[in-house]
Amino acid sequence: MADELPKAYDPHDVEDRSYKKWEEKGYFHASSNPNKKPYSIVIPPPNITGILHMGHALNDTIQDILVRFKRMQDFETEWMPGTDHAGIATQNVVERKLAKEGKKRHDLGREKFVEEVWKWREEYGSTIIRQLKKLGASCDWQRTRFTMDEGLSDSVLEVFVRLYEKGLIYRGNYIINWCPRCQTALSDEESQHKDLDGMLYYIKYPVKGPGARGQGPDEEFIVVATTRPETMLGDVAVAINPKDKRYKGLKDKKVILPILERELKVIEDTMVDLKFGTGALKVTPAHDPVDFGLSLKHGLEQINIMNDDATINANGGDYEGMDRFEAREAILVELKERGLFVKSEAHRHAVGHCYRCHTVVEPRLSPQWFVKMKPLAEPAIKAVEDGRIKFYPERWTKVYLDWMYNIRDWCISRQIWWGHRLPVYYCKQCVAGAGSRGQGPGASKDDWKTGVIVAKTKPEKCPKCGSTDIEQDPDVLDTWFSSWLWPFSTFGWPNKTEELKYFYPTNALVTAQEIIFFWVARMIMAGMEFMGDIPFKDVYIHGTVRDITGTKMSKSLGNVIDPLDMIKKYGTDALRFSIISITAQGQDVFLSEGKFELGRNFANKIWNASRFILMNLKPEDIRVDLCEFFKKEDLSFPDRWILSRFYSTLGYVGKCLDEYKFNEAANSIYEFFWHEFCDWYIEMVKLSITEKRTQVILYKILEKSLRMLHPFMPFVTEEIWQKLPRERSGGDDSIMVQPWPHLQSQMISGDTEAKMQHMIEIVTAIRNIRSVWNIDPKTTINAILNIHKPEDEKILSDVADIIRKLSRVSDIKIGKFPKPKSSAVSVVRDIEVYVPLEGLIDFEKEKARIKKEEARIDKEIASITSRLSDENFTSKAPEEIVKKQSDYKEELVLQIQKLRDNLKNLDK
RNA sequence: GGGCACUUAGCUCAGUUGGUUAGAGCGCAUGCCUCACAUGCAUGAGGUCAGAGGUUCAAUUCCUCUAGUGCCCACCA
Repeated sequence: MADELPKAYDPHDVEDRSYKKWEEKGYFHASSNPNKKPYSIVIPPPNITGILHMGHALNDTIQDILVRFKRMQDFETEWMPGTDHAGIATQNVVERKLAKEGKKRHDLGREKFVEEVWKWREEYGSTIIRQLKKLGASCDWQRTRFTMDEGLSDSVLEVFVRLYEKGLIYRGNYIINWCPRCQTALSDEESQHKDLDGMLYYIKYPVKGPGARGQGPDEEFIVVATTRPETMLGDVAVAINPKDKRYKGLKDKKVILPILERELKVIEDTMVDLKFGTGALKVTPAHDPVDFGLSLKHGLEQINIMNDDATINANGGDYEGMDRFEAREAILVELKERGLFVKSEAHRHAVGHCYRCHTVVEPRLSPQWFVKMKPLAEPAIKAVEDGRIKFYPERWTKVYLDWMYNIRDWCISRQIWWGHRLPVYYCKQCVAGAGSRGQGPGASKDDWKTGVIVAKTKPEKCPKCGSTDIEQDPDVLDTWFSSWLWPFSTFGWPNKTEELKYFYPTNALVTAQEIIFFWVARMIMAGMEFMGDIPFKDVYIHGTVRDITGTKMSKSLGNVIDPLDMIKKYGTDALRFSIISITAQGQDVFLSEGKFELGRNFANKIWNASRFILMNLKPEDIRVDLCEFFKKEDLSFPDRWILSRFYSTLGYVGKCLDEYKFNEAANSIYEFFWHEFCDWYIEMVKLSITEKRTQVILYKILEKSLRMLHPFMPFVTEEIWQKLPRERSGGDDSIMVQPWPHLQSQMISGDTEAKMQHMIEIVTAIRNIRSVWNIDPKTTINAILNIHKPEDEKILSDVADIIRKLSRVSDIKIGKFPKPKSSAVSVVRDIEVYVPLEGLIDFEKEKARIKKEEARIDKEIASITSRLSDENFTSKAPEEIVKKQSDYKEELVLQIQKLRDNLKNLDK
């Protein structure tokens, strides 16, 4: 007898134990092993403020399946984990924590504050990493990286300096997205557009000159339309389209800005839309990107009217100090009082929101640092166009390329304290000497560089003037400016390390679509620029996890299903298997708690089937080589069938995993293991369970199935595998380092599979009769199989006992027999199944049943007949299709004849 | 405004390069505590594959249009 499994399956009992063991044995760690091929993937570094959610559970399960699969295929498998420092998010978290203590970051000062963040990070920043272990993630924890680590920080500085020296980093005064709550600039990607129902306000601006406001009854106005009336405080002009006949002659006049009574120019520009609003555009260069462009073109002043927190500044006259939205209302009131308000109409438009705190973003003129993206994009575009990098599903290729073709410069400076500080230093003396020239794009080309020193470390003195009065730029870099280096900075770049050489380029990147622009595209650009090579070969984009109503799961909506709760309730394997099996490639996932029962039930099934096999296994019988055994032994028909089905499944699973079709892989294993192995094979061989051939096949199929299942359900497979008798001694004692089963194609037989299908249909037919006639399972029945092909007799006689057992028939006759009196009839292909039911049969009921069947077949015959009589079909369709059709028709005709005969003879 | 997906059983979804009788899980009905498993076993009911047109011998599958749903991108103030 082999070891026994406990009767009840308790997932939690096995999880921690196995994980600890794997980790201790060092199975997760990979080194630059020259005798093996590398397979590496890097984790999409989760934000350190984050906790594990279903999106991670899906993402990391997929990666773990890939990694475990490749590891079993004898690759040197590196899965690099880590976290990013999430500048804005983390700073917000720590600021909130300080606020509870009644403190603000400015009370602490920069240095102390950053210390606080580090302290927070020590305490909470690795929560998500610990949670990953609960998922069973087989990451190489020894290499865990953090974007603020010394090595990674060094690569950030290196990259900044290189790009600066190449002329790809510049500082300039441009319109950027400003979050008034976080009080920092954001990149375009960090400003998320959301459609809002707003208003479009029509406002009169008086035209200066005779008849202008206050000058008499015939005062003249120009009406402008705006969604943000408060920005009028920064207006410097009114723009019209030169083709607009309505405003002819207005060009040479001046307009008075109400409230501030500033004189505004009227400018003409073709980019003004004649159809929008009144065709007159108020120009606010410091608070609108379009207007900013106009100001450069027409040489207009740029007036910033807001403070960092989006209150109105001194340029706003009486409105100074007021919040932007209060100011909007107040200005509208004043305009109405003055009779300058015309009307408002509902207007739906997209408004940018901060991706961290969802505050409405304020477009604002501000001096920031940028990366010139076009030159970086070119090689990254090529790498995808020529197929060196492939997206799965393929449609994301287009999304990526469209964005890359239209790429815009990247604002990388952030006005926060947590992050990599810009390696930019200012010589105060040189800056002072340059006066105000350094500011803005209005200055000549390189003026902004005056006094700017870019270096990895703080220079002792200014290389120009020798002054030691040097200050570092207070800004820090966008978090993505470190994340985009992840595939190589984590392997030690800029040092030419052995592991960098061995593992780069990595093989696959698994991530969600939200992050294609933020991260994937930029990593490709960085890889091409700094490594001269792609960072990964395949990009697999999985779907978004949503709740059952289709909304994205988020904490604020309260619709989250916490993966850790599910693990507690159902077990890790159940969570993994469930989420994988319901996620079709690249499709969004709609989750509800009940869906996890699927995986739990499957894990339970695996457990019980294994327990049954172990209870019956004689370890001394199973030590054989399957290939030899297969050749030599006279295996039974079910044995050959289950081997064929196993290897068919194995081949399909391997193919699916190579193509990133995880759900299909999972579902075919489920189907095989449960509905073929358990429901049929195990049931069939209960009769011969003590025989050696059954022992061998049961054991081999179970053991190999466990290996095939391991990437999906690591814990339950490990636990059972540990209890299996060993075929040989020695070697590593864990399923996770066993080889992936070798595909034995010679054991796959379509013919065997078809024959078994036939037998299954016969058993089902008898069961059906039993069920229809409501016959108690304990009541004995007999069956007669009236066969027409002589070869069927041998095949069916060999499995007669099995048919008897599975259909609970006590006596079975196989051969040419007439229909016995009072029997129920079923036709399975060309075989008639008779079940004599003396005294039990209600002839009318049986007739009705047969008639129903007859009608179904009749309909089918009609449709096939019409197809076959169509000359176009017989001449143009492939021969095999035509033959199949006519064979099938013959079979159906035979069936219907038999049914009719039986119908006639029913009472005899 | 541009782009992408989706619409198949009561529900949630699969469906391999067009090819016999379109599948699963859950739910439902009926019968079973059969000595691995009631987190189970058996049997069954349930579908004009969103609608219209086209290509083809053949369309759930390919193309076009329509309707509905969802997502992404976008400087019409």
